[in-house]
Amino acid sequence: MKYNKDTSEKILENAFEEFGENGYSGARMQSIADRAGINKALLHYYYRSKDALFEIVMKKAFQLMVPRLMKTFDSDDSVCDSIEKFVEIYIETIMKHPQIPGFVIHEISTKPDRLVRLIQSTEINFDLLKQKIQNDMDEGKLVKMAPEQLIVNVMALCVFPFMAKPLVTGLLLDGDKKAYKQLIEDRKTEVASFIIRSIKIEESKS
Amino acid sequence: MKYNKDTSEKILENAFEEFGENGYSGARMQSIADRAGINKALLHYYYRSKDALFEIVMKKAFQLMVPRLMKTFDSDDSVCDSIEKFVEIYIETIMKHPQIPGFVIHEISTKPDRLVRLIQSTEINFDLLKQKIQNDMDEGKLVKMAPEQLIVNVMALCVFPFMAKPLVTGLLLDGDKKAYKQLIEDRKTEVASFIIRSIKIEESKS
DNA sequence: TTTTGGTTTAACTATTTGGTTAAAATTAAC
DNA sequence: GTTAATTTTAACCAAATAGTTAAACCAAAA
Repeated sequence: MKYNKDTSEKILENAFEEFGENGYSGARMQSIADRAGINKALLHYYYRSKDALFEIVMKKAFQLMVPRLMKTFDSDDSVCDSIEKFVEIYIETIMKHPQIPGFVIHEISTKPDRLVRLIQSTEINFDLLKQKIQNDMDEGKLVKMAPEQLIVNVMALCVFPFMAKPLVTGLLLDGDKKAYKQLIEDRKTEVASFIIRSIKIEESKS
Repeated sequence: MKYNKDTSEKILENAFEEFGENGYSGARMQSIADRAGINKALLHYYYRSKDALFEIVMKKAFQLMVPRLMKTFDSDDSVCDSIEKFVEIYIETIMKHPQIPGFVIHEISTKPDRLVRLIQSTEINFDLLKQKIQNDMDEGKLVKMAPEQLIVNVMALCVFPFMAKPLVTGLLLDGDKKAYKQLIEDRKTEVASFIIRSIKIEESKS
């Protein structure tokens, strides 16, 4: 079997777009082929089936994100410092690859178990993360709350505005795409500020 | 044309489930018919087409939510008080109808314009909402931030955990569904607390 | 029992979809 | 120009899908 690397990549990129926009069942192999400027037969030559292509695309999407994100919690930084870095990197990454949330959401609906397994196969260790948060709380640096709640809140604040892009743009910003872009750009710092204002216990005066 | 109200409702409920779980393109008319315990021909007799059924179901989903939610911002309450009520009612409503977020997300992907128009046709007035937030900020009750950012944050914190249910359950709670239910139940108060801690400026000592 | 209201059946349709195949065509490398 | 590598074509397939139709059936009401 002979393959061309450029063609292979081009298919993946366009599948990424199609699957991210339409989900697995809504995506069309013909559409992916059209986007990539190839014919459908070549698609099957390279990736065998819709499902196989989807799996590879999903894995690649996560490879874009996880290593950089893990770095932000691997250090001895405080939780607040880690959140600042995490939020900035997360939002930046999704700005570059806005299909990722769509991907995740569609996969949540259709094959949640597969998605959970995929995430678990990455370097993310949620137990360590929870422990780190609990430590900072035990040291009186953070407001007491279930670590899970904090993790959910961070993810919610990072992800949702991307998924809700048309709503945010159409309902809050009069359809102004530049304003949306600015709102997201601002969130790189504003989300972390919002969270830290809520959870950080300032050192008491002694 | 003769219709039975019970049959009509039964179809809607089951369509709600099917569309909420699988999105428009993933949902199957035969599957909806199976769920409702009828045959597919009756489905078309009652609702003509997949698209027509979907529209009616979408509208009904919003009718479940919007009036109660609007009430929380229609009063002279402070923004913080309103957020408390909003979050509680929002989370309660989605706990009763967990398909709604799935619905919204799928519609965002496929027909965002339609969704924006649908929301705009409801009683929600985002300009008034933004104004109310701005007023509380101008009066020094709230931390300065773009009202849009606050609205996005509130929605994110309310909606995301429902959409991410399998991930939250599988990654943070060891697959424990009871723990997930508890986490959501707690959020009725915790989300508002989290937000208010972040935005509320306490009255200074005089 | 008859009539009316509502539902099902069974067979069908046109279209779309993911996938296949071998030969022909095109491009790239030498 | 020749050979190898890659892609396209064109035709096809089976299955699935939303939707259709008229007659038959069943249940409820009179």
